[in-house]
Amino acid sequence: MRIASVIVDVPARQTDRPFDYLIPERWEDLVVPGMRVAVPFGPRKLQGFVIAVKDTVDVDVQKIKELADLLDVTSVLNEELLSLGFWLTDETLCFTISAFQAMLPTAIKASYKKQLLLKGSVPEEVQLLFRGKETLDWEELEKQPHIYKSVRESIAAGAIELVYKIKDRVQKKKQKVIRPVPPEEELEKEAASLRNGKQQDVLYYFLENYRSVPLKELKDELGITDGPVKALVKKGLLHETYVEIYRNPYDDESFARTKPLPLTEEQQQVITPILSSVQQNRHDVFLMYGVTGSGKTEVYLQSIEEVLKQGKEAIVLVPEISLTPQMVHRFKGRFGSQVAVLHSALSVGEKYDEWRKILRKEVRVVVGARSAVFAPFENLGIIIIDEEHESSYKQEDNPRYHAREVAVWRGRYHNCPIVLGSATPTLESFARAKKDVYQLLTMKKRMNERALPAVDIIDMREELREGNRSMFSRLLHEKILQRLERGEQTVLFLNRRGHSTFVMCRDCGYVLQCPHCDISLTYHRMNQRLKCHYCNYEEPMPNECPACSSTYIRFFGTGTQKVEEELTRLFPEARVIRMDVDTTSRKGAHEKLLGAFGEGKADILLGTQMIAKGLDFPHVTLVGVLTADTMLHLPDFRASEKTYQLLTQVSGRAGRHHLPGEVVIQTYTPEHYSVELAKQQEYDVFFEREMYMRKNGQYPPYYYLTLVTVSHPELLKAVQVTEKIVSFLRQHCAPETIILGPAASSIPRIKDRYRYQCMIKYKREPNLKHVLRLVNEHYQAELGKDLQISIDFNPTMLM
DNA sequence: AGCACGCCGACT
DNA sequence: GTCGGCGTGCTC
Repeated sequence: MRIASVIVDVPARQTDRPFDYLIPERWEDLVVPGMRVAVPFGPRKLQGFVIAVKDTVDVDVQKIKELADLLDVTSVLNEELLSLGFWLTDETLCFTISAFQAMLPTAIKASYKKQLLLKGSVPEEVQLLFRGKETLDWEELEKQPHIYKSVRESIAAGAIELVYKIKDRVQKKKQKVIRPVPPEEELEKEAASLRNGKQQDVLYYFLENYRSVPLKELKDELGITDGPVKALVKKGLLHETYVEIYRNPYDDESFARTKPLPLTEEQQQVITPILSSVQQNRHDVFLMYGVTGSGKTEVYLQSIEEVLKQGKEAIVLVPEISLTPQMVHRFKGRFGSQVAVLHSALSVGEKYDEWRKILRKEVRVVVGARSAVFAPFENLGIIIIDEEHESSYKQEDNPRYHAREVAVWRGRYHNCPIVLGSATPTLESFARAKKDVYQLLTMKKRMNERALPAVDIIDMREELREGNRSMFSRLLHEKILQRLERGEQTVLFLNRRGHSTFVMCRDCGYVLQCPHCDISLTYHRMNQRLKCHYCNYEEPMPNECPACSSTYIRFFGTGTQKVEEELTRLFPEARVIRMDVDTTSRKGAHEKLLGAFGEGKADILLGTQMIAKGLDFPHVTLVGVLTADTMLHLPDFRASEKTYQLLTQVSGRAGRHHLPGEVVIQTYTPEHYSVELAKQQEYDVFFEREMYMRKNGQYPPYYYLTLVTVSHPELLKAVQVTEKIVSFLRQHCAPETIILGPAASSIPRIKDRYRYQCMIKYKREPNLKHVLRLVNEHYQAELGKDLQISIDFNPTMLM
């Protein structure tokens, strides 16, 4: 008797454990760990993952049911990924099923469908519902609630069966192919016996190309419809089958192949230890600290080349790949069709196909965003994380993992190096490098000895004092004019974080807020409505203040739209491209806008965060930062670090080619060290300075943080539970550990649930995970589903 | 998460 | 008496 231990697709505390199923004899040799199966679970049928195959059961054998179906031919989670999944579960306190699903493409996630199957005689009204068919979707029945009862009776009587269908979200893409059936001589005879016509054309085509041909190709080639082909299939002369094909988001042909470039002395010094680590199968973690334009990518490329030479595979993580088509170009250019790309802008189906290429070992390099760190390679030779400091490497919902930590785990498993690259490393990583936990590799020189752009910092308070109320300083205004005259391009960067386009009454100061979340509503010009970013609540923009009936109610905040208006007012002749959530939500919009700018179809590119990275346009000679310090004042201990990173990165966009670049940074706090040091590009000084602040504030990297957020529809309950958790933690943590709270979360209410939090700061707390797991289980049992406890280790957002 | 089971109030 | 409200507990 063989038993499969299965994790079922129910993300809930009570079902977060394996369930045993009997493997029917006919499948005994087929079921392997990591395979998806369909299992009966209570009255339902669900998807599940086999985690082990064994001979004994822990529960009463009477209770054991059989597997209902096998959903894969081979396993989708190999041994490594299974144990990585368990590690993730443990590390982030998520459900095992959530960890498994995070490692796989969404296409593979099951969608469930309930269907009624007609088996016997039923009342006429029910019969009618089936409209002569054998099956009926459950949703159809729900539209007719009055028949519900008699359907239930029919189910009880066995005249109707209730079946649960499990489907993948996306089907494999199939293509119809046609092949000739008889041998060539016979086919020739058949062709000759036909009278002249389309069918004869088809057969002659196959005589010339005696092989399988996609139907589409056949139709295009001969200029026919499928009529004649179908007729020949019917006669038995041709055979039609379906073969699986890949959606191909990138046309590999279009990438001109590149050769390795000669390395500079610095690059050579940096790559040597990486190559020896690759050759000797050592698990080293390298922090490659290289200023913008120092040629990090070429080092990545040549390291990967060595990895491929060793017969191994490589993963490259990039922050948000759709923003850097240039990056895809460089990898596809060097390694051609050996590269799979896992783009966030790809459709679910396209991602699925790229992932299957990896599974089938048809590619050996993956370039992708965060989740690409789970690429199912079995012989990994290196993992590279570009722009290591990017916050998008941390997943913000369960499992709350950081791609860096996963990469290190996999590196240890495969005995291969990890390379973290950045011009502005996180303090955590740089501190680890200084303590020799990571190996520091430094590149200080820009390629071709290009000078850093000249940076001007403008004090906007000064501007205001001197009567300039515009959002453009006089210097920036003047420099934009210059560029327009010279036909050069400008990039304007609006740091929108911390700003929101909220609506306020200018008479009484009333701010419109979401009725379900304690947060201001955001004005959307598109449809003249107010929207909540957290729960999608919407209402029309009022004409008068709900509090004092004044008509002087306006939206505030500097959105990109508002800047665009001012730009067109100040520079009516300038052609402006605006990039923000509104203009880039459509698929491919990013590439289109950037492409247009690159071709010189606009003079000014205006955008938020999303334009800060990876842009490389030769004609950009001016970069303007409209508001450098908006996020400096957010309640976030990383505010200075983020400001420094952002300013450095934005400045790096100017003058990357022959033309010299200039940068204008507008700010209300020019004296702040993160602004000043970004101007001078003094990372080391910034690091020391910021480390000092962190030490004083008892923040990372001196302390670890864990954030526990409790939410409940009743304010009092939320506070009480948080209070209890705090005192429980105080009892079970080391005396040096600091436990803050209960405090209202920075957004105290979302979707009618009150949120309270508790922050744990600690240096060493080996038991913390266990203690928090107890907390979670205890309160879940006590208060049920009204209560939610979310635990975030090393949170990046303190909200 | 679903879904059944079960125990109470408002109706033909 | 019964229909249906949702609190409770289980799913191999």
